[in-house]
Amino acid sequence: MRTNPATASAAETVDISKLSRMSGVTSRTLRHYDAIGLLPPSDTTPDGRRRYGRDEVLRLQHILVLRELGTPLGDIATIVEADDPAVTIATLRDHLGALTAERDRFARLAATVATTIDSLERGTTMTNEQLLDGFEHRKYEPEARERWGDDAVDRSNARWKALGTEGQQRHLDAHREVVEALGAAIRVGFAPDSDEVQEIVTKHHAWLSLFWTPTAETYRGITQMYVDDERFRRNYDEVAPGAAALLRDAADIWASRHLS
Amino acid sequence: MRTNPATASAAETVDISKLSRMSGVTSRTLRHYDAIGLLPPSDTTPDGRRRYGRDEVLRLQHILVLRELGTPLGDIATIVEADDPAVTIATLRDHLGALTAERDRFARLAATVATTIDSLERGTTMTNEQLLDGFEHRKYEPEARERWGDDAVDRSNARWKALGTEGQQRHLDAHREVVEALGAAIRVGFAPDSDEVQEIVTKHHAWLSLFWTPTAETYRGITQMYVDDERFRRNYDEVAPGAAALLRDAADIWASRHLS
DNA sequence: GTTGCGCTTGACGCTGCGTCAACTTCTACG
DNA sequence: CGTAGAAGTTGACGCAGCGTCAAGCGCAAC
Repeated sequence: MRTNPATASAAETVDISKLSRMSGVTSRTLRHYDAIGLLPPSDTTPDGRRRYGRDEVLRLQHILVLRELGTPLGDIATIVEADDPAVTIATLRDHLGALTAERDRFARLAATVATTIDSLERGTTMTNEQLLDGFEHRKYEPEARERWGDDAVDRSNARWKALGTEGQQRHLDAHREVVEALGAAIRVGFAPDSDEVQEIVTKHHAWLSLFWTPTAETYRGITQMYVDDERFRRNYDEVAPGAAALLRDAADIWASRHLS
Repeated sequence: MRTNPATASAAETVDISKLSRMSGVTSRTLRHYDAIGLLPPSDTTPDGRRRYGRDEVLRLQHILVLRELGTPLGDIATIVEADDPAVTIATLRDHLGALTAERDRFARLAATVATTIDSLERGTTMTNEQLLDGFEHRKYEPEARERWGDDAVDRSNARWKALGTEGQQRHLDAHREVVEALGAAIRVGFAPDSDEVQEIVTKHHAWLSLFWTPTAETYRGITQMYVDDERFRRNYDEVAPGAAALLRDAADIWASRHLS
């Protein structure tokens, strides 16, 4: 046909770099697959070079299809060894749960990180007009210094300034998400110790933690202040009456569980 | 202030198991964080036991918030060392790209695996009424034997039988997805070598590979047959005229790129 | 002869800890 | 007061899937 008999065996096999180029995997990967017994070469030349025949190419195709699905190499070995659809099915089913869990996990992480970044970074193109709205900062500095000491206030201030005026605005927006969630929780009637509300507190604490890490004591203190201080309370209760109190109660429980 | 001088250092510090319980991470993890310099204890007792003070608890809170976001420990170290919002933002931005990519990857994998499993496994509750529709199998066995040899046909048959009649039906359904995608590609006017169509071929090949691994030669052969043989062609062209030809042309290109 | 490409076999690195193993120290109990 | 048990300590290996040197060999072109 296209190969003469004398060179047939050579023509029918490919070397590692050819197979690498054909398949798109590195030669290192092919050696690895040899090392773990997943894909031994069909033959080796006298000087030790790997030669892969047609069967090996097919086997590699099969391996790569499964690898594309995220199947661990050990499972792939099971499947291609067994060469049995029932085994394939069972193995894939096991694997699907892990895949969807990972997908959901990364989706949540990406959403959270995006929100966080957004609140920190997007603001650099905005005006500082509305800095007086929402969760203002410098306004309450004197009280804060009394409550939590100069050190904490100074560090918090430094971070705050580093944000730029617009970044600060975005930070306020992120906070608003928490407030909205609190309002929704009130309307639905969730209790402070419900999973839903505790989840909101987790977000509130995480949000706060990116700039200033509260202790159990100071976290309880600041949420209590949200209730006591009219200027803060408005920011919460304007969404739903009792939001500040709900946050305080929930934060108290949350702090016991996570900060003490 | 609130602690007497004599017991201040002891009262203000916690041991590793206490911190472990407080934070929810294992003591091994805390030792690891010490080992890599991420969270050294504030002090060690004369007999070498780790003691963590208030600052370390706060630092751990910060670390865990970031770890929840999936941030690598190295990046976390950068952030908590710098203690600078600008660094936090830049690091998180870098990380977001990786997170969304991972999310998308797992989403695609999960969808593909789900479809695959579905086509293989869900069918065990169905009738075999419609076995004559779609992509039938045994019907073309004589030709297949001629074209690709008895071995391949026997192995393929074995796998096919192992599916059960209903599993077979589901396999046909999975194939229909490919056909629909081909029809859509035709209506939009994609070329055989376009990324979109090549992607469809990738799926078609993967679908085929789970039961029978084609070579470049046989893959070209079978897609050519989809065009030549009226009984096969109908399955493709009923969705959109020219679908079988498009698949053949695209598969030819695909085979050159991936199978030769 | 020598240069250089492409192959070979080790062997370590990476991520984030889990999991022994061997040992010390503190506390409780009889 | 001796001893067992709980809890701490420091190594050190294991894991998944290769990437990445490092050192060396064979073969072909100049």
